[in-house]
Amino acid sequence: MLDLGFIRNHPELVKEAVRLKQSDFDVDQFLALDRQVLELQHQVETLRAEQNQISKRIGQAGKDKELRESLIAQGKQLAARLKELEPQLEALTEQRQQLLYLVPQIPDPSAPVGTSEEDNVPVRYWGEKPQFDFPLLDHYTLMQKLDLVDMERAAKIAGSRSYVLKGDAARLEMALLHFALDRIAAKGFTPLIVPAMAREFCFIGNGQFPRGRDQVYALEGEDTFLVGTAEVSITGMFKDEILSYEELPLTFVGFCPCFRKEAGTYGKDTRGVFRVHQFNKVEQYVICEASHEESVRWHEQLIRNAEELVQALEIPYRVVNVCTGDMGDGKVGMYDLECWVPSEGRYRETHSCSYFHDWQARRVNIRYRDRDGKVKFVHTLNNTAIASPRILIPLLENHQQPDGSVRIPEALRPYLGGQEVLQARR
RNA sequence: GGAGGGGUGGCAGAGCGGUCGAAUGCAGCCGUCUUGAAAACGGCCGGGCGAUGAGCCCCGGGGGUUCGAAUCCCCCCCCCUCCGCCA
Repeated sequence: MLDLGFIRNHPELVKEAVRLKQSDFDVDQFLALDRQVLELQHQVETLRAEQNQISKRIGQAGKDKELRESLIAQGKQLAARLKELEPQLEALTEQRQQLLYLVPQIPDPSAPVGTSEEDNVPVRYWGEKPQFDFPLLDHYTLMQKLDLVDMERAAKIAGSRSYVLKGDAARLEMALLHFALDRIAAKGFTPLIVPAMAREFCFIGNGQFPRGRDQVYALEGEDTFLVGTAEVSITGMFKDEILSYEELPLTFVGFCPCFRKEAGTYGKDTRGVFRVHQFNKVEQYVICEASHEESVRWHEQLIRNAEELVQALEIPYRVVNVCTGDMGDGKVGMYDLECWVPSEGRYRETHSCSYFHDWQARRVNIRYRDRDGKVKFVHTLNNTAIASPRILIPLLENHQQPDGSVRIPEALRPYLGGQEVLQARR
């Protein structure tokens, strides 16, 4: 969400953002509505001022019956008039608010301009792609051979895009999550395990609603929904709070199960566990002071943190600077970390690192008092630490060996009781 | 799920339906005094819209009664205590 005043004063900048983000937001229509609201608001406030005056005088009138009655009569008139106008004002204001939620954030000038992920710009590569002198297997085949997954029975209980992780895969996933949580916590981030179900305001807050509502599972008969990322819950944690600059930055590494409908992806990534309805994720989250430099510093830090994890897992990857058309409404800038998937011969997204300036903070009303005592909206950022089972894909494929086993990277072994390879059970 | 109690400014805690955006205490800020600090004293001290003005709005959220609601009524949410259920 952008500041109303900013939109009024810089409509051209907003229009440019709309174009860059490929949004359909109509700035002129919005401003016209805004003028209507202002006009009506002025009328209503004038009436209320009169009403307040009269009420006050009624209170002061004491035993003067005649005066009282004439004032009460006037008050009644004003009340009647207000009863007409107030609902109108309320409706218009609500309409404006709903539109306000759709205004895109202004992307940073450093973000590549583009319309789809084709236009994302690689900024660096790490690791050497493995050369296989044997027929390489894709992750799903590997998992089947090693008896790590049961898709048929998963479908039986939960339908498509479900999975049962089995045997060493179950242990591996726990190990990965634990590993990621530990490593990021060691950097001073506070570990959190947050609710996977959250109220609507949390989703409005992080920007999931209203636009991505169709991707979210609603719980029947309740005002709660299943989160698609811990980001939603963590954003909601600080709703309506005014923090002190002294407690900033707040850095968290949060875990929770994540749920996504994946509506509109039928037929896409159907093999294996790449795109599933439920997964587990450890997420990095930062709340910092409202400074662009500070945001950018943390953005770089978060992506480096993720890179360290992937490096420790010995998976080749690249980082791409996500283009304006692919980054989503709320973001100022975004990196994706993409891991090398040998069976597909391409890099696939496993991590997503974004900064929002105060776009999210405005939506949930998270503020802080700066050194001068001024109240400002905070800046928020987030990045994946580890999302599983997706990370299993590059992990298993890159480390597969000629005999069909999979080497476990050293960094993970302490979490697996020292185990060095995944092998088919005899 | 059942019974009871409660949600007011950073915290604590008042608040007969009118002069309450709200007493008081603590914390915080500024000043006086002091070599300095503490104490004492004086002042300031919630947030939003708006131009640092006028005015308007906010006492968990939403409705209602009333000329007028923090105060009365209804619904919901959350917290606490007890009971039930339960990993």
